[in-house]
Parts: sequence; structure tokens; C-alpha cells
Amino acid sequence: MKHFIIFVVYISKISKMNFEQGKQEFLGTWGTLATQWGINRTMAQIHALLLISPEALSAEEIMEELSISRGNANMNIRELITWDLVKKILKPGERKEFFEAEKDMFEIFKRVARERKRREIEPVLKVLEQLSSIEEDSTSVDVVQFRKTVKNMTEFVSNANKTIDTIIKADENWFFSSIFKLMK
Amino acid sequence: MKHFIIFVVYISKISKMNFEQGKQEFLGTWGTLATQWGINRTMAQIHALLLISPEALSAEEIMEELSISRGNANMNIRELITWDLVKKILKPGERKEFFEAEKDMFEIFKRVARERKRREIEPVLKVLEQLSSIEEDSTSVDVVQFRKTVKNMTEFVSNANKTIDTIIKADENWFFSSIFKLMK
DNA sequence: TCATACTTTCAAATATTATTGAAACATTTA
DNA sequence: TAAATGTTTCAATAATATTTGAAAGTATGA
Repeated sequence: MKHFIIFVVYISKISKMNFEQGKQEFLGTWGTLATQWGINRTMAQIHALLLISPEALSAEEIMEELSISRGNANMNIRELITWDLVKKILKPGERKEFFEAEKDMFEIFKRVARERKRREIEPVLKVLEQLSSIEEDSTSVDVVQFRKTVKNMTEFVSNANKTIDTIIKADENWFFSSIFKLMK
Repeated sequence: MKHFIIFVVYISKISKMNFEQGKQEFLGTWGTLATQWGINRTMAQIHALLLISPEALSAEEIMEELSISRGNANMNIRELITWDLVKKILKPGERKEFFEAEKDMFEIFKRVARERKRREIEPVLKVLEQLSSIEEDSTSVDVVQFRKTVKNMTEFVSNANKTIDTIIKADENWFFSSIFKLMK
């Protein structure tokens, strides 16, 4: 009996979702996902909120909707702006700043790719380059395997880097249709 | 003068790197990178250590080399095994378990892609699916924009998911050469 | 079966990262 | 210029995630 009730509650929870619940679910899911991606929860939630918002929102409205502090909101909005995912809007006659998200998914993807490339891939390539020039003429298996690993990794990361450049320049339809042609 | 000395120290640091230093730099860099990717530092360092090691290593050797505790080593080795990046080796006559990493970079990339797809993309698709069925026949701009966002996102994530499937099945040379052909 | 050699678990300690909120700072308007 | 209205900063605090290490668990072989 107990299990039956739990089951009914569960079903009604997923099937009778209204707008407000759907919205909360969306913001929450996006936030959780972001955590796994090394982006912080709040930043992702603000972005998600702006994505589903037809109008640009003020810092106040964002704080209110997500129940977060002024400082937190400010920091993460700024960060979203440096990622080029959100822009500041000044409405004529209003003194307040408003914020609006880029809404095209492929565009979002490309901007995230560009930022991650800059922050992660490029520094790694620099280190790998340095490592390929260690001065050790030992022929021990350790050194040999180290060299081999560094070489393979450099090659791979450098190819991946070029691939990302391609994607960044690509147009969505062209990109996916090219990829899907490759599948056959 | 002070700056000159700092400069010389810096240059000698990057140019006179020997094997031991190079190794530490490699382990450290890989660990840092992993943090940004939502993977923990130790897991990445163990993987890196096994990558540059010509022989399979025991838990003891891993603990020793990375100065980590037994529990930590064990947890992260197990996690690497579930990601299919490391496998257990039983040497005949030895009672101890040894561990060995997959060394082919493209293979590593594919296995990480497979795992992340399973852990991140698929759950998100499930949520998006649910969200596209919210019962709200309001025609408010909010609801309209919400529907639009969910629809676009579903489409994009689903294409990305298929793309990852393609990559997982691909062979390295074929994949990169196809991508590079697209660039022209 | 028991001693031994090894692996796994998990609660507590530690380290890391995110968040708050009040104060400082900046800009606009009367 | 002062008051009003916003924005930004940052030290303190809270929340999360990682790590330790001792104890429990397991498999091996004499």
C-alpha cells in the first residue's frame, strides 16, 4: 500500500507538471549538470533563467527568482559576460542594467568551446611542448615511455585543438549535416 | 638586477628540466586539468602515472609515487576501472594486483566520451523530454519562450549525442582526416 | 583451519569552493 | 553638490568534495 502511494505521487509528479514546476526543474537540472562540468551551479542557473526569459532581466529579478545574494548574482553575471554568453542591455529611460542571454544553442556551444580551448587546451599544449624537451639522455624504459606518452598526447591534443577551431568557425546545419554524412 | 636574476632562474627552470621534474610537472598538469573537467585530481594523477609507466603498477607503488593514502588510491583506481581507462592485471605467482592504463589517446578519448554521455547527456535528454510535455495551455510569452528553449535544446543535445555515437565508433585516422577535409 | 597478505569500506578530518551581506564605490538626477 | 539609485568588492561563513587511516572484509596456501 505504501509503495502504491509513493508510485502514484511519483507519476503525478512527472505527468502533471505545470509551468512553474517545469521551470524549477529546468533551472535545477541545468545547475546540476554544470557542476559536473566544472562550471558553478549559480552561473549555470542564471544562464538557464535568462535562456527561458523572453525579456532581459535586471540583477534584482535574477536574485529574486533564484534566491541568491547580490554579490553572488553580480559575480556570476560578470563571469557569464566574459564567456560571451550574456550581454548587458541598457533600456532607454531606465537607469538599471538588464541582462540577456544568447539563445542560439550552436552559438552557445561555440562560445563555450572557444573559452575552454583558451583556458584548458592551450595551457596544456604549452606544458606538453616543454616536456618534450627534457634533457635526459637515459635510455631507461621509464624515460622512453614518458617520451612516447608526451609525444602521443601532444599530437592528439593538437589535433583536437584544430578540430575545435573548425567547429568554432562552422555553421550549425553545415556542421551536423557533415558529421551525419560521415556516419554512413 | 633583481629582475635579471629572476629571469635567469625562470629560464633555467624551463630549459633544464630533467626526467624527475618533467614527470612531476606532467602529473601535476594532468591533475589540474582534470579538476576543471569535474574529474578529481587524484584520479587523473593515477591515470597519468600509469600512462607514463612502462609496467603495470601495484596499489603500493601508486600510493608511494603520489603520496596518497591507501583508501584514496583504492577508490580512484576502482573509479578508473569503471571508466574502462585502467585494467587490473594479475601477474602469475604474485598475489598482489597490478594496474595498467589504456595508452592509446583516441581510445581514451572515446571511453571518456562514452562515460560522460551516459552520465550527463542521457539524463539531461530525459529531463528535457519530460519538460516538453508540461500541461499549461497558457499563451503567455513566458510559456512560449520556455517551450522554444526546451525544444531547441532538445534538438541540439540530441544531435550532439548522435555525434558522440559516431565518434565512439570511429577510428582515429579516419575521424581526424574526415574532419580536416571538412575544413577546406 | 589459521595465519598471512592483500583489498575495501567508511566515519572523521581536512581542503577546496561557493555564497552571503555589509561596506565601499560609481553614476545619475534634482 | 547631495541624495538617490545602482554596482562591485571582499572578508567571513557555509556548503561541498576529497582524503585519511584504522578497522573490517576476503582470498590464498600451508
